[in-house]
Amino acid sequence: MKYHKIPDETIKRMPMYLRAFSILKTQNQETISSQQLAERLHLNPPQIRKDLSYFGAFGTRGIGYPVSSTAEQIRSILKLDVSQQAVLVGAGRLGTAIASYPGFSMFGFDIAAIFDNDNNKIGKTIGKNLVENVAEIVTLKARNIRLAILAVPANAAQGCADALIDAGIKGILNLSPCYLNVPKRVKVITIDIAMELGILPYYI
Amino acid sequence: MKYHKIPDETIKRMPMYLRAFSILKTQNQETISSQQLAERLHLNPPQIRKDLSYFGAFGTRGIGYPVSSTAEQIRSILKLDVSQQAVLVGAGRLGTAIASYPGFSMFGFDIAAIFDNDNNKIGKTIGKNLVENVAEIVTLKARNIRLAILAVPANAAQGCADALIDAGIKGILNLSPCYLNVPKRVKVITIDIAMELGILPYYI
DNA sequence: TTGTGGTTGTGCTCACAATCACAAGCAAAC
DNA sequence: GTTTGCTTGTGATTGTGAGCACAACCACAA
Repeated sequence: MKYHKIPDETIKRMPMYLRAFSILKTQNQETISSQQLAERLHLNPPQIRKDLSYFGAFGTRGIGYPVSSTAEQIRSILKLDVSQQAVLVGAGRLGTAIASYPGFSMFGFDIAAIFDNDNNKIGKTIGKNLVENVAEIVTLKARNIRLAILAVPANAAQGCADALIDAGIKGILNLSPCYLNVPKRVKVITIDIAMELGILPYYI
Repeated sequence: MKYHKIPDETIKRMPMYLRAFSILKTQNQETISSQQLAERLHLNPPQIRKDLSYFGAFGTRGIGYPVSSTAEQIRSILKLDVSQQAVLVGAGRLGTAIASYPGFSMFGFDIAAIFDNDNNKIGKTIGKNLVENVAEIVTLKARNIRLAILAVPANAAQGCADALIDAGIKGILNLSPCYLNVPKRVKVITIDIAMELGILPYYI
């Protein structure tokens, strides 16, 4: 399995595996077979084995995968072994909901700063962060933060993205319903809730 | 192109086309070529043509696609030509953010009811809806609502899903980080924000 | 030391989606 | 009426990922 390009679809499944292994660890289970794991995640056992084997041989034949060390391996592959700092732009309802989302901590994410353009919000505290003026985004350069979560209206998204990229941001989770024009080196993932909901009626 | 199964990936792109055509309509543009549309959406022209042609011939050779009527066609394909009523379960921060999300109206969605299990929230008003007790989900049967948005903690998600399905819900947009066990006839779409964010560090 | 049950790792095959290339066809100009 | 330019619709090709079957292998027991 050496010298193989790793499929994007495999990468997409890795956080799912990480979460499963993390939960198993808290339950003090020491090993798990691809069969058992597949039942939990509703996948096929060979797919799980193939996914994991792209990164090397983690398991033991006849036994399964060691929970604790495999979790650490995946964490390291996804670069989640060090705490990842992220900034949030947009302190509206969606932004504040995101900021207080408990699920991030499992992956080691930490909201390190929050920005907004509304004077009524600037200066207020959300969680442990003070809401700063979007004009201050430029100060991120010095702080070496590489991830941003964008929760602003669609018409403001591109402008914020430009400022973030200029300030050294390398990855953006975009929650606005729009395409962001960014340089190739910047990775954008867009989640468009309305669009996802839009396909449901077709299937029912 | 008759008698072809329509790819899931095509369906996923249809709401994107619908939004684009809707915006073009407000800008009073009468026709658009696959080339122009591809530039807007950052897709390839042949892909757009093939996607649309699965549902019949909408365009005019030499001219392009008529904005207004194509929008209506797509709306009808996705069953968004009639207002789709949906219920929201979970009136926490994420739930309230979703309830007031402006993007739903473009697709004709309407939040028709909101449920929560927290006595502090039950009875309060969010937007035009009164927050009801989750125990009342059973009353949905009489209201003929088929869509639900699930914004509750992971450990409560399966229980709520069971109640919703029992009350006649056919499609669920699940925002909890967990797999939902549902009958085959029910369509579930899960959005896991933390998991999406989890793949970003790998790419940067 | 050898045998056995069980599980991983992976080459191969199949299915599906993206892309290409071109024929078909419409509109407008002359 | 005919020609020209442009754009669609689609069969054929290529690329990518999922699934399967089996060889390789480990741990443990006898």
